[in-house]
Amino acid sequence: MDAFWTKGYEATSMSDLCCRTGLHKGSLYQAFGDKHKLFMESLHHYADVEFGKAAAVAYDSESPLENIRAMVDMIASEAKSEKGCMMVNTMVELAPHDPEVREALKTISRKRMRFIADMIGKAQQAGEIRAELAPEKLALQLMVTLAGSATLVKAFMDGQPLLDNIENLIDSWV
Amino acid sequence: MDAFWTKGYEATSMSDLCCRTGLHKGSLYQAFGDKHKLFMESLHHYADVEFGKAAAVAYDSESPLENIRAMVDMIASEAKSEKGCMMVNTMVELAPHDPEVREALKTISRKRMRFIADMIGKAQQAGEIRAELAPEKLALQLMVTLAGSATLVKAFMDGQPLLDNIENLIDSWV
DNA sequence: ACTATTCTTTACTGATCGGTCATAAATTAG
DNA sequence: CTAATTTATGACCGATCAGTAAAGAATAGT
Repeated sequence: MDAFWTKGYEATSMSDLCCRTGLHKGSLYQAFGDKHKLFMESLHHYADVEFGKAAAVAYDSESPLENIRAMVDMIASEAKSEKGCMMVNTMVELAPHDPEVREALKTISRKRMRFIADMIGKAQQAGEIRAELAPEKLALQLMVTLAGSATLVKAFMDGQPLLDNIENLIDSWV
Repeated sequence: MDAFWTKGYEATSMSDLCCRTGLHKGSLYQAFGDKHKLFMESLHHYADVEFGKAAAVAYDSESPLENIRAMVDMIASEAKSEKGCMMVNTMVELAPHDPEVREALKTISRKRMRFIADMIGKAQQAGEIRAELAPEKLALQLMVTLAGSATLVKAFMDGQPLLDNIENLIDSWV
């Protein structure tokens, strides 16, 4: 998974995957079928792990808003390395030309967005976020900002201004 | 250029480039040296054209804010196709592993960000954007949002909600 | 202990990759 | 019109690609 995450699909060869996994070529093919299936497996694994980590911190505090902040910090700190976010990387590299990948990304992203919108709704009920803002719109705003941050951090921005920008966004909701 | 834009660097073969350009293999190599140099040339060409188009609409109106909206609409409409934005695509695919590309992207992005910040500053002087917001921060916010939009549009979002989101962002500045 | 079966390893395939180079065509010079 | 020089062409190169299949090692069944 790490190889795909770091280098992307096309740039990762089966030899790379053998080195990373320690397994030999035949074993990989016997276990996964082909490169594409192995990639799909990796993508789903990544999504599950990341969603799990995000959900794990999302109930730490009594305050829904604090939970949102914790979750966003978690995601942002994951994505602030040069590896970025594997979902974002895959959207850019494969989604336009690979229907199976696009469907998977759509499903995963919608799930994550529902989760965020739900948390925002709770924060509104708790009076921590202004109630006149639609949770779905704020969730989209957050997803866009996270995706953009994961992109820009790779090329020309320090992580800190991007993190500040995310904080500012959430602050603007209260 | 179009091939790199659509498919990315690794997924575009020299044969593809021959088909697209009509030129034959040897001619391409004689003219550009190698694939990487040809890509750099394409990237700079893309950046020049896009910046030119953005700058062209940036003085259409008397109102700086209207000019910002026009420019953003222009960028967003370019990037709302499945091709996305070539700069964003390149940041994701190549920037982490290719110092030359990263430097080029950094230079181009900073230039664009200075341009946007400058426009925001003018809009503030004209009283169209709240003056207490730092132009550089707003410019970053906009770049992040544009980059995120160009990513998400490829995988799971219709273009319209993303365009609305961008409009909302600018509205929040006034 | 012996056979049957599963898993592991690696040599191999055809295709395609980026890149080169000798030749052919075209252009220019005299 | 011919010779020299530039430009266009595609056959060709070694390397590497994703993927296969046969041989070898380990495990399980009886």
